Amino acid sequence: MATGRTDPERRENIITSALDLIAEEGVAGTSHRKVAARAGVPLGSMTYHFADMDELLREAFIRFTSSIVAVFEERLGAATTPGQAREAVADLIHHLSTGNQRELVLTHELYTLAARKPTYRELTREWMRRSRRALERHFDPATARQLDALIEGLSIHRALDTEPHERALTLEAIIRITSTGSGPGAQTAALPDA
Amino acid sequence: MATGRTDPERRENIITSALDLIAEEGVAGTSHRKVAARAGVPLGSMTYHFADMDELLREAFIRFTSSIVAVFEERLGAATTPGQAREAVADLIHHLSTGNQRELVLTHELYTLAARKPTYRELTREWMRRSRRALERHFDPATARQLDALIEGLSIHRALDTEPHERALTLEAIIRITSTGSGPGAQTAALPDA
DNA sequence: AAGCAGTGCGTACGAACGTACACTCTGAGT
DNA sequence: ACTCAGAGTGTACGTTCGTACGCACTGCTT
Repeated sequence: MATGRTDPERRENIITSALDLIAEEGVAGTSHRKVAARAGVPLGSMTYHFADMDELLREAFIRFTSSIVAVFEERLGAATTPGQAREAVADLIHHLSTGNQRELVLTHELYTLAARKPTYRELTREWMRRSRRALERHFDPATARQLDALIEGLSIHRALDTEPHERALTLEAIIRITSTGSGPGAQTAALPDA
Repeated sequence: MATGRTDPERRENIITSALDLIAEEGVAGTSHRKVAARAGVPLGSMTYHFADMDELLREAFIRFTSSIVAVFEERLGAATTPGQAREAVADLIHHLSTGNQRELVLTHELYTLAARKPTYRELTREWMRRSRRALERHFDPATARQLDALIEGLSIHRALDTEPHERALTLEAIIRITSTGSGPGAQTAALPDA
């Protein structure tokens, strides 16, 4: 047992390159050969470091979700009042749906995998769980759940829109969903015509 | 100019088979050969009826979005009061996120394509536009926009959850997002600590 | 100095793909 | 009866892919 030629960063480099490639060309356009070329490693390295393509993809998406959750927790952790928390959520939505949209693209790629393969579905659930936990620092569980879904929908739709909505509208939606009204269920009964 | 062998349903059959295959194996797992086999047509038929793979996919997704919008419009069209409209929205969300989840899977596949190719992005925008128009029969444009995003997020998250939330929670979220409060923007200014 | 264990790589194989294209066959026109 | 335009198909080509596997090379042990 001995080595020295082993480059401990090589594996990490491959994962980074894989994630970049997925963002650019999608999972469908990602192959061992392309990742290897981008990472500057020989093709043989791929199967040496990763049992198969799936392991590489999994590791790449694990890294991706971790980084997203980290931002999420950091921004929400910095907020100390409900108002600040709402502002932080608006920031997160606009951060996700503006610019190069790398995060959005990768999210869709992951969801597409999750829709079919249990492994990725579990990964996505864990992501959702951690997001909600971060939101529960400021809101009750039911509200956190609804808010998390709203963040998802607003991010996706804003990214797709030709005229992305303004921050004011985002904030308005956040305020509405976090307004608990007269208690859980009470509003339902109070509806005039339901 | 003459024929008789021409089967006018053949093209439609191919599209149907393609959509089924995409739902089962994803765009990545869809090939001319597999679609042909499923539709019971020779491989040569594929390039005869469709210029290339992309045209087939596009047609398949056009059909898909049309069918979704149709359900959307039908259910919302049947509602006559805001309360009924809210109920209809809850139904739509639960319809989408329960059962075989074929619609969800196809939606993700489409979004993934849309994230990278303008053609599909436009298709998705058109879908969004029509959904909002249907919602605007019952809600003001800003609310319709927010509600549309909420539907998206709730459907996705509900489908992913190990314990999908109850209808009551869905309805609660819908009620919150459609409660316009004291006028647009007013709530923002009235926030205690923002 | 010689051996050796094990890391890391080059290459080649078989499968699957999209697509081009030469062809067959039909039935209307004469 | 014969022709022929064009609808529809079978096949083959070139490319790309994942992965298996034999080999080279390194640096420790003796």
